[in-house]
Amino acid sequence: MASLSLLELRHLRTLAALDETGSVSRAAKRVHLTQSALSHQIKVLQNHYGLPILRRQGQSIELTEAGQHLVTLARKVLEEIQATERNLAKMSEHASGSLRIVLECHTCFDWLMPLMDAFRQNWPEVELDLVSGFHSDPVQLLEEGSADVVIGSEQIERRGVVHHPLFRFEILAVLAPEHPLRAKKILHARDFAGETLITYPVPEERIDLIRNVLKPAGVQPERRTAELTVAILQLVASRRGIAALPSWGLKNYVEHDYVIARRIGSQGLWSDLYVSTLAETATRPYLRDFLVTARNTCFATLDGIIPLKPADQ
Amino acid sequence: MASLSLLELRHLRTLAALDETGSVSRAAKRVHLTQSALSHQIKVLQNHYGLPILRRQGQSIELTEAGQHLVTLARKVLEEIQATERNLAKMSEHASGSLRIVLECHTCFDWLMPLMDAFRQNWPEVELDLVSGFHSDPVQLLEEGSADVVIGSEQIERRGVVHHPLFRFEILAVLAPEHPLRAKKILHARDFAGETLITYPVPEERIDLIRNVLKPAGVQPERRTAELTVAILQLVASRRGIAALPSWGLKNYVEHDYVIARRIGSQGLWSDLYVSTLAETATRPYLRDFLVTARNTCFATLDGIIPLKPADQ
DNA sequence: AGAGATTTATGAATTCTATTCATTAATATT
DNA sequence: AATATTAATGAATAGAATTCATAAATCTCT
Repeated sequence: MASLSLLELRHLRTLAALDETGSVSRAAKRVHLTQSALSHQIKVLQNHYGLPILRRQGQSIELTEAGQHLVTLARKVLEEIQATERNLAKMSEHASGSLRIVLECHTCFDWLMPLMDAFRQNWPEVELDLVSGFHSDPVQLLEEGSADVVIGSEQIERRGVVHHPLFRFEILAVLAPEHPLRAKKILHARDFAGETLITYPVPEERIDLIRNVLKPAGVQPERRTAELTVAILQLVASRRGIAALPSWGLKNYVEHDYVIARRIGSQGLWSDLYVSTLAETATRPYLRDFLVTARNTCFATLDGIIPLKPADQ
Repeated sequence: MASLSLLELRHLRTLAALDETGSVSRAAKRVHLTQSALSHQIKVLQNHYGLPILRRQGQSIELTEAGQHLVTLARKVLEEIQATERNLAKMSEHASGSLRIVLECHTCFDWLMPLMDAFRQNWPEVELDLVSGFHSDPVQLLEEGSADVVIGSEQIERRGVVHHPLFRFEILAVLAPEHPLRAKKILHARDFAGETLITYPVPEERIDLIRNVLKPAGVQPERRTAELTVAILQLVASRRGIAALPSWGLKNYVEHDYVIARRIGSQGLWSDLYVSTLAETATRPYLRDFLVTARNTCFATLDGIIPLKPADQ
């Protein structure tokens, strides 16, 4: 198979990202390159094929017919590659074992469930489990050997433990549509004074809003807890209080005017999500595959999240 | 589609070449890189997947199971890419026109026929033809506009005309199995003295053996001509004389002991094959596709040929 | 309207990495 | 045994992809 083709997988990866994000700069974040790099890549391809691949449509972009062709190719090819890489992974050592997940982030259930289903299909020989209950020191579970991965927002520095960044997300304040604060575009610490805060049943220091915003400002609202995201939203909608939740989980409820969402602070309140494992576990092929598919499904499903660069890249 | 995969198409192209040639150095020639470059590529892949991709088997190599997986992937992916690149090519301008081929090299019929069939399938809108008859100045046909492509062994420097190297091949002397010269491993100019040389019906200066070997040595054997390769071989087998033909066309006949083949001169007599077109024609997408598939099929079908680096690479 | 924020495009500089070069060890050929 | 091939490897190089700096265009919000 002679070349005379300068096409590389890197191009296909950007094409796919371009299609998924609909913008050069968002696509750039997705593939962990600069917007400029992608712009150059596109230019090279367009020159090579003598055809425009994307058209600038006002602020954003639109793929041309040629671009669509390439995206279709990209999808097919990248999927085939992932499939054979999985096969290769299964041929290597440590191809089986257990993946017992501790979920620190309650809202993550939303995307974790379908992910686990997909993973179970691809790795039937791996023992997949969800470790339930609250744990004051989840990383310790790794060290004890009673769990394999922790999904959470903290990078607890402990030797022998590795943190794999997943994405950055925004935490929004959630109010009933009729709430007096609805007039404000942005909520600040003092706005929470006198309100009831509805949270998951976890200690204060695990709640970003309290730890990073309210506590420093000396604001201490009442608290009320609920186990499930829907329960929290129900309480908010029935005007029992305010909640603070990741933006992605709110989309549907906001669109149906069940609740309204507001930014917290002028820059917004952001948090990073990590997958933490023992260094040893990190080398396991099925763990690497889990990470890849986790990123893929999250970027595909969740709106408004920002890719974080994997440590090993 | 996140990365975490360092695999690139370049690797897949190498893998395919490795499988087809069964040796690192031959594969390197095929993809126009050094043996060292491929060795490094392989090393990187092996480290990345933690699996051996090929095993050194004495002098040559053998693909491992992992290697086979990757080769299968490579085949599929590279084919899909070529398909969509063809689609893109058809969307560009100049996607149709004519491809009238002048064949200077008679033996090339062998591989040109199946190639033309394949091409006709892929480019039904291109008028494909074979320009028959002998032409003293084939390149002139290009300039006159009565042909589009010349397949031959000479790089005639003429402005506006481009030569696309295909491959280098060896010309072997062909003898009847009982011929007295059979004892010699290598034939030299003087060995041809007193023999009858059986050739295609073309002028002396078009016959490499005469021009490059016999004439310089002052040897002038008798000549007898035949139109078809089989006819020439038939004459040789029935001891009417000696012929000089490209090695690839001889394989079957030699294996069945119909004739025997001998190297000419200690280094062998080699010739390069070019596809010549007008510079303008060279940019046509269907011409580029023709070149790519020509190289592919030749390398896949013909034994003992050496890849030549395309001018535009 | 105008200021500010965000988007893509582009040329130049830089960094990175794939390839070549030079060499060795191993295997095959004569 | 001598010679020619083949693959592997570390260091040097060349080349190309990416970043940086910037401009032009578009959108948003007072």
